[in-house]
Amino acid sequence: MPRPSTPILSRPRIRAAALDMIDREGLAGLSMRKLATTLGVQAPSLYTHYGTKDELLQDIADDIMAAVDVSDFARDWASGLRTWARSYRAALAAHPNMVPLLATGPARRERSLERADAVHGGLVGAGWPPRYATMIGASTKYLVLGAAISSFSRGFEDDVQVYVDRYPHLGQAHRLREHADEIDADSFELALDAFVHGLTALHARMT
Amino acid sequence: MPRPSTPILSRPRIRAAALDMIDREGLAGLSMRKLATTLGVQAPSLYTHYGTKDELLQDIADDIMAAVDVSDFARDWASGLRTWARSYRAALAAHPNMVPLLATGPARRERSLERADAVHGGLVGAGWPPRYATMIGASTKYLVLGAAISSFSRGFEDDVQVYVDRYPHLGQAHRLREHADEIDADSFELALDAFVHGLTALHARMT
DNA sequence: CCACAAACCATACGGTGTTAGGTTTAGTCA
DNA sequence: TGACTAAACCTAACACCGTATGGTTTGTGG
Repeated sequence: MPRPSTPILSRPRIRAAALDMIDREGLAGLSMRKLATTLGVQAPSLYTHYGTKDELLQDIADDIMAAVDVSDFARDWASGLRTWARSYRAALAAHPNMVPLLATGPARRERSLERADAVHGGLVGAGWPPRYATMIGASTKYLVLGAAISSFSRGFEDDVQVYVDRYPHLGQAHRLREHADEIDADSFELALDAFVHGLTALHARMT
Repeated sequence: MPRPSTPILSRPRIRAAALDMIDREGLAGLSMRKLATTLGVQAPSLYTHYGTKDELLQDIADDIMAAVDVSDFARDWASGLRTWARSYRAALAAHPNMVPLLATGPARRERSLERADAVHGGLVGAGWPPRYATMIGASTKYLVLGAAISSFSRGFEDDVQVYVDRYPHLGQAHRLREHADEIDADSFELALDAFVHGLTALHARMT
């Protein structure tokens, strides 16, 4: 069946199917052959649309990162930082299996630089020295990526019960799993809050 | 050459060679066959000593994490937190290519729980409510992992020059690369400082 | 001294991403 | 309208991967 009347594949359709497969079966669960099969096609056909598996993955990463919101830097730097961090985290949390790739990868140039520029500009515009703006941007990213990757790599504490009496301070650890998402969210908010508070104090000292 | 007089392989020797290969060629650059070749052996022979590639990697991860220092919680919670965070980060920075695995993986039970217990116990002992101790531990880990994985995934801003005039606030970005390590270190210190400061204020408010 | 277990080997299975080259169809331009 | 090109699929195959199987030799404990 070479060259069908109406095309079976398209980049968006491939992306959607791939992301769906990743969400359901994990990053390692995506193979070009399996993906092709779910699309009713043979594996090499995919290479008509994407030159490489990695190119496909980066494109998906771009899609996900599009939800990150840097608009609040127009208000004030602290709001901007909070909104950026939260929407960033939310974007990652929406597709946990993509987090290792999103955290690791170079991120695509165009959009990602646009955002970096907005963050940096917002901070500098609020009176932060450029060097600090850079560091604050980096630090915030650390927090978001760390939070995302930590919650991604959870799911090993199933049998913590065993260690309860050996490690007394972890006695409640077996409850962690049930409330994991909640604790993650709260921890992130605590960290963000403490961080922004610390920065606010520093900002006051500097101006 | 079956069964040599003196064994060629041993778990430590395999680990050392594997880590070396990872350090030099990246995580994806390690294959059982290549590893075997550098050890002067055929690939399946490795399976006499390690049942699985993953088992080998986890063992290497354990080695690396052994350098993390939680002893300063004996002094006070803030010192403990700082020393923990710094030594943790240093351990990851020593083997950047292992970071994705270290950040993602479950970490081995025994040692890792020991450390978690020390952290949690140190914080609770200093008057933090258990719930906060959990969140602070988690947040600190976020910061460390985020910092490690961010600096790992650098090395894409080679051609940022192109965007200089399009994104005015990033005009200095091309200098980022030269000072990348320094900026990373400073950003981490800034974040840790702001975070601990914020926590100290909270701690004062709570007691 | 003999049996057994340990440590190596060669071979092979099922998977991966990807390339090469073929075939049919859709769209373009004379 | 008809020829040509380029796009979108195909089959086959390459070079890798982790690992299972089963064989052979050698050191070691009874």
